[in-house]
Amino acid sequence: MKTEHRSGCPINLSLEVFGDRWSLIILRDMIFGGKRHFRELLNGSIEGIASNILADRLKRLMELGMLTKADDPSHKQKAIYSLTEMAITLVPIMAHLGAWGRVWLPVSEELSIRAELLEKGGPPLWEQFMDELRHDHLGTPVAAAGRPSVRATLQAGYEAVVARKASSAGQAAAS
Amino acid sequence: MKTEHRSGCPINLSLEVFGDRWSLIILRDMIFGGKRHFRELLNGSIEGIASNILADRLKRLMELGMLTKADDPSHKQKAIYSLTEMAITLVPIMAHLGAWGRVWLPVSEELSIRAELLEKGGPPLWEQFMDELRHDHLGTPVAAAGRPSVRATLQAGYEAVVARKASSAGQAAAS
DNA sequence: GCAACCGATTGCAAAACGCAATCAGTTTGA
DNA sequence: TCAAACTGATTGCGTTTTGCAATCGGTTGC
Repeated sequence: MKTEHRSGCPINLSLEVFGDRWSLIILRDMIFGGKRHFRELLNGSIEGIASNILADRLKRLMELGMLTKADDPSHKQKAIYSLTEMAITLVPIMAHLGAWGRVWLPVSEELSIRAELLEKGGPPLWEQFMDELRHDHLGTPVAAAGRPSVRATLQAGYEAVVARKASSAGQAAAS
Repeated sequence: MKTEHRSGCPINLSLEVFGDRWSLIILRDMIFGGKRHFRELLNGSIEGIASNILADRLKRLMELGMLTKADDPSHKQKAIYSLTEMAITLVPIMAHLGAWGRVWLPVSEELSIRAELLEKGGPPLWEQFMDELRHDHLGTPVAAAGRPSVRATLQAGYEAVVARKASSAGQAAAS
């Protein structure tokens, strides 16, 4: 574990945790994509991470206290990666980052719909989502009280965009 | 200019902008430290950036639209770097990043007092600070209406911590 | 049994990084 | 006037990180 820091500045220390090209991508896929296994992360992310980089980052994120690893009871070889509270509290930062990117960068519609919904939901939605993550990753009991899960809402929004795009593409092809 | 992106995901695109060890540090020093010149950034940051890396990142941040460069009228050789609106709107992200780091990482008191004040001030303080930055970097007229500047508040907070630390260190030495 | 899948590991080339020295032009101060 | 200090960089060079492809031993489903 690296214990030497460039400085005690909070922003610098945060950068030392996820100031690289892949760590936050992995956390994004775990948080918003529900990925828990090595292969899911390897094949599931659009950006195409290499397996050695993924293994290195998972190890590093565990050393930093952002992830934990456990055996999957259903498969002797499978490992389940879980978010810690430290990682779950990144949700507001992810939301802001997504909102900023939507304004200033050439985002694609399909991939930014989740960021848009997260932005519109605001802090109350983030809190509910973090509770759902705590339930899934930490085993915390959650009082979701009949509300539709944020995960389902985000997923439905994504599928709506994809369906609309497919529809308009079909129209374009038919004309 | 790099025009090839790994994906159109807002978080990924944001990472492509400042997902490295130095870009955000430079922006931090410009935003919170008021650094505008090459040498200020080179010698002023605690982390100690190398001059070739600094030159490369300044160039890159300009290409990305985060910074602009202008001649300093007072010195034929001096260049003044300015934040664009794109960079100024990073303030809320910086605030969240600092707040997260204060909770989870081994921050030092002197260097995190600004993050703490920013966190306590909340979005209204961030907005005022962004207005001050717009005034300084974009020439926008600002209606600060007698309020003390956020920059002054942050600076005063920092000096108070340093003074208190020096005092207790003196007491320790005298005992 | 055997193909597909599991979480990695290894080898290797390319790119990025970090450091120190250096550059030419500008300003400062004695 | 003239040297020293300072301006924003640039170059060379060795180390580290990255990205890609192939591979590993073990497990599971059929």
